[in-house]
Amino acid sequence: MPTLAEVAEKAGVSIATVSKVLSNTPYFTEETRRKVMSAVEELGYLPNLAARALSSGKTHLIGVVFPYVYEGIFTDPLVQYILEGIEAECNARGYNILLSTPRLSADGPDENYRRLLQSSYLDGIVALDNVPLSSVLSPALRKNTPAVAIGYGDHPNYVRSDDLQGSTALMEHITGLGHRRIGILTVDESLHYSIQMRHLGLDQVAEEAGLNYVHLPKYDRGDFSIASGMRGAAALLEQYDDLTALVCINDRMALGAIQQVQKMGLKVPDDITIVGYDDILSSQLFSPALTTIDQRAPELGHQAAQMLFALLNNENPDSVVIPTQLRVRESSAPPKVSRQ
Amino acid sequence: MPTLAEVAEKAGVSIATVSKVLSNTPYFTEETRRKVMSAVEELGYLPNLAARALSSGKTHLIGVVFPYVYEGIFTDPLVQYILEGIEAECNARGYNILLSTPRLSADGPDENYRRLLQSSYLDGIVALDNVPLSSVLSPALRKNTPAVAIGYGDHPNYVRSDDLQGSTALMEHITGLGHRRIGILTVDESLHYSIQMRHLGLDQVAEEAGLNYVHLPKYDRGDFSIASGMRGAAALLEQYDDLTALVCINDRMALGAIQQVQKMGLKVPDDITIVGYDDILSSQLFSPALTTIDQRAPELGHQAAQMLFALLNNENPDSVVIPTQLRVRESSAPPKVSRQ
DNA sequence: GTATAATAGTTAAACGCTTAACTACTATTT
DNA sequence: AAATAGTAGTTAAGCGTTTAACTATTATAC
Repeated sequence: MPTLAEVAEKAGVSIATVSKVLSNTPYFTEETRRKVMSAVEELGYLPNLAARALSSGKTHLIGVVFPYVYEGIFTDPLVQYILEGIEAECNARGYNILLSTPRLSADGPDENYRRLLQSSYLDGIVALDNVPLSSVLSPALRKNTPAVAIGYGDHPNYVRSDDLQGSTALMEHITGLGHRRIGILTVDESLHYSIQMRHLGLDQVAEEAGLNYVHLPKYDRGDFSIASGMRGAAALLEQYDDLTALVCINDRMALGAIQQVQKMGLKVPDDITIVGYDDILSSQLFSPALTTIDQRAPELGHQAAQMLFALLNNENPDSVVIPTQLRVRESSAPPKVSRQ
Repeated sequence: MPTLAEVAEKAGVSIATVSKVLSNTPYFTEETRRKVMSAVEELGYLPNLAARALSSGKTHLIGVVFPYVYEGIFTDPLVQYILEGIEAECNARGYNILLSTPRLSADGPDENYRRLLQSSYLDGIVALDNVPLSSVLSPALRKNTPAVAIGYGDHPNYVRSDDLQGSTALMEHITGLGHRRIGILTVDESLHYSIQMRHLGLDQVAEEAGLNYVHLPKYDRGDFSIASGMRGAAALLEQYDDLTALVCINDRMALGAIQQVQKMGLKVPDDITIVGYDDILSSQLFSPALTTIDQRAPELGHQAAQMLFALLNNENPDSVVIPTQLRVRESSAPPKVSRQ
């Protein structure tokens, strides 16, 4: 690979001149610029990024961090859309993405990840930060690497989906339809801040409707999977056969729940209303189409990346909370018999 | 950030000693090793990767390249699963992933990508290489960067899904059920080698069944999307109302086709058989569940990454072709009236 | 006609690491 | 006793950039 030195020799100037011409420093004659550029052209010179990184401290590399807390992280629709949004921004600005998926434990992210952060390899970081277990951003903060959190992690710059507003809208839709015998299918909330927020929304609306959230039938041993949605629906309906609605913490569990209740001979929404959260592709295709919350995940990625570039630009961007959108489809309807 | 020099000073040895102890070079006393390690510990030393890269030429960075040929690349299930497989391998070996999504045009991938390749930033590359338009790997080959292609691109080291075998199995399933009036929903094959292979398989089986593939009703202006599947099914059935089966080049188009024919008052599979290719999540959930081909995409990623690490190890791995699996579900059945 | 400013380019240090080449001492072989 | 091999560590060059500090020339001001 040609180096600056070779270009300089060919152009008959010094190394520094080549470097400066390439970075558009003023005070060079057109003649010199031309000589340099044609030498660059002829040799096909491209800068060695490692050398540039070492010398300038800038790598043009953005770390995109998705903590690996469960299997199949890249099949998580949230992750997909966020990645999509970040990629678009980075590509437009000539930055590359370093994808990191640290394993998390109670004493923090794994060694490989910590090494990466300290390595001076990353100009900035966008991290999904929703796990109370441990933050992937605190090491970055310590090193003063510009970083944006997506989620509820404790970080000055963040982008969040408004889970409280989303779950509130979802639950209001359910209570508004007249449901009072409501089951909740969810996961252990200690795993996820955003799940905690969703629970909070459900709780508040339930209380407003005169229901005691704590005493609502609940299955909270789900793991986001379709299978766990099936298990949860089976468990709940066995114990409480008068439920008229199941509120699920995500779409996959809702789709599992629908399949399960159909298997049990119930019709959705005629016999029972089922709603989810996320608005994944399958939810629109499924029959009945699922009533759910669209959290506009691509926007999360976009805004996070924009915020990061603002930080790199020494600006002072405001954190963002992105509102969600209720998608009412076929899986929700008023209860057959109101038990108001 | 602490450097080798600071560690060396603290440990009372030379920089070289620290470097060598850390890389497990032989010939040091336990005493020296201990002194070095405790200094490293105390200072929290972590190597500067840029410096290491410049000096040694090794970055521990693997480029994962997905050419951006259509919107929503990360929502492509193939991409997701491949990424998942690669990530698992890389993480296990302490390598990081640099995700690159070059824009492709007839005169090759974009400048940003070429710069990346030449930058000495990547120890190796795994690239999705299925686009005849231009190869993302030829620049890598020129620079002698170890690389593995996933797909049919012209590259010595590759991992492929056996599209020929898959499409053959799919078409044999259809003809075996007795279908003869078969419509094809597909995309422009000049865009994708793997699509060409799938067409070839359909062609061969059609001929064996005494059908002339070229004259089979065809809609080839699809773009993989659900919407284009709907359009295609509508167009085809309007012109040929006696079709008993629709073979779709991917699942999303198949799901669109099913929705369209249902909207037209037809039942699947009673009135018409519809099959897809990919086995995405929605295909199992959809009602009727879709008969399709599982190309075992996670395996593609796994094998590709393993092959790359073998190359980095100076081994001489064999290229791999991964067989697919036919998943017979509810959307296919014998034709109502055989027109044999 | 100087002093000052603007223009045009060079020199050389620095970034933090790896590693070949070297020194120095001890143990073993012949 | 000399030669060889093994052990333990150091010195210093080199990787390819960036950039502060410097030199040299030309234009402008007073």
